[in-house]
Amino acid sequence: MYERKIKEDLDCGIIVAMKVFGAKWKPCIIDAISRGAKRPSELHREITTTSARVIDMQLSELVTYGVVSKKIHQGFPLCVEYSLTPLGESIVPLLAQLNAWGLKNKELVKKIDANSDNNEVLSAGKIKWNAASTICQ
Amino acid sequence: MYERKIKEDLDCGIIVAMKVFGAKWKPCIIDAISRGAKRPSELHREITTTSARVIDMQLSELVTYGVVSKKIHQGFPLCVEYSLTPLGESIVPLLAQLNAWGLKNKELVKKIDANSDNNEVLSAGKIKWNAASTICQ
DNA sequence: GCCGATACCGAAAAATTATTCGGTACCTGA
DNA sequence: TCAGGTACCGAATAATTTTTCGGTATCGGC
Repeated sequence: MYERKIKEDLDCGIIVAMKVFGAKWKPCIIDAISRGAKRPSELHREITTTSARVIDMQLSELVTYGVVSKKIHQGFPLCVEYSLTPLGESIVPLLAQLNAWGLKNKELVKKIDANSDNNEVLSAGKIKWNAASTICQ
Repeated sequence: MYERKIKEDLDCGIIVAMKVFGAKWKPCIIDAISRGAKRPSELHREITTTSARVIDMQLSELVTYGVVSKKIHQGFPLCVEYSLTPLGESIVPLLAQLNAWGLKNKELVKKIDANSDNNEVLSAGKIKWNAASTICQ
């Protein structure tokens, strides 16, 4: 018999950070806005690797968490603009660092991914009593 | 009719970074190892908010990506030690920053979470033509 | 009233991740 | 050979996130 329901520890900073901007496309959205894309239609055009719906949804979560703010311009044509709040701005440098790390190591990651496609799981965790990883003594 | 299968852009540094250490418990594991927990049993004792199986699995992925290395000490009792590789070490400062950001803003996040529990979704994204967020002009 | 432009949303389905449960393997000493 | 300690794994299931598809709503003209 199962029980339990997630249990997130909101006193762990990393979990908090991930919750706020750790979703699949949120970093991209924050980045795009920080680079000047303001309107939904612009964002949809910039980020083509996912659907408009996804962007809308994650955008509204970002608004909820106060990372971006939304301005509605009455008039014609209907126009909405998003921009980073101070909280959102404070995320940009972190994103830049994550990005830098990823760029530096992407070739490695690609190579590893390619490998595990061929050789099944490669079982990097199993103790193999012959030919193991690094057996001491 | 659906089609498609994920499409990840491994040229985006952020996506690469998230792929390598963005899972729910990987940051905790990396952190725990960096603070000196070496053996699986120690990790299981340190990280109590998830099961041993999860730790084992994510640990072996970390090994696959070369973030941590594994040493098997033959002898009694059976003993295994994990430690961070240089690649793993390079992640620690990033984690520290994410953590710092999260700690700084956790109260805010908690408050927002509490709110959306009460007031349903709060619809932070919907255009409400009366009482909207920030209507210009 | 209907159209095109812009922005948004609901619900179902698919993909992905996280968890649980129930084992297997190795070693040593009783 | 069996128990006790340590480390690991496979397969089912649950939970969560991402995607798709098919609408709705406002505005200003035609």
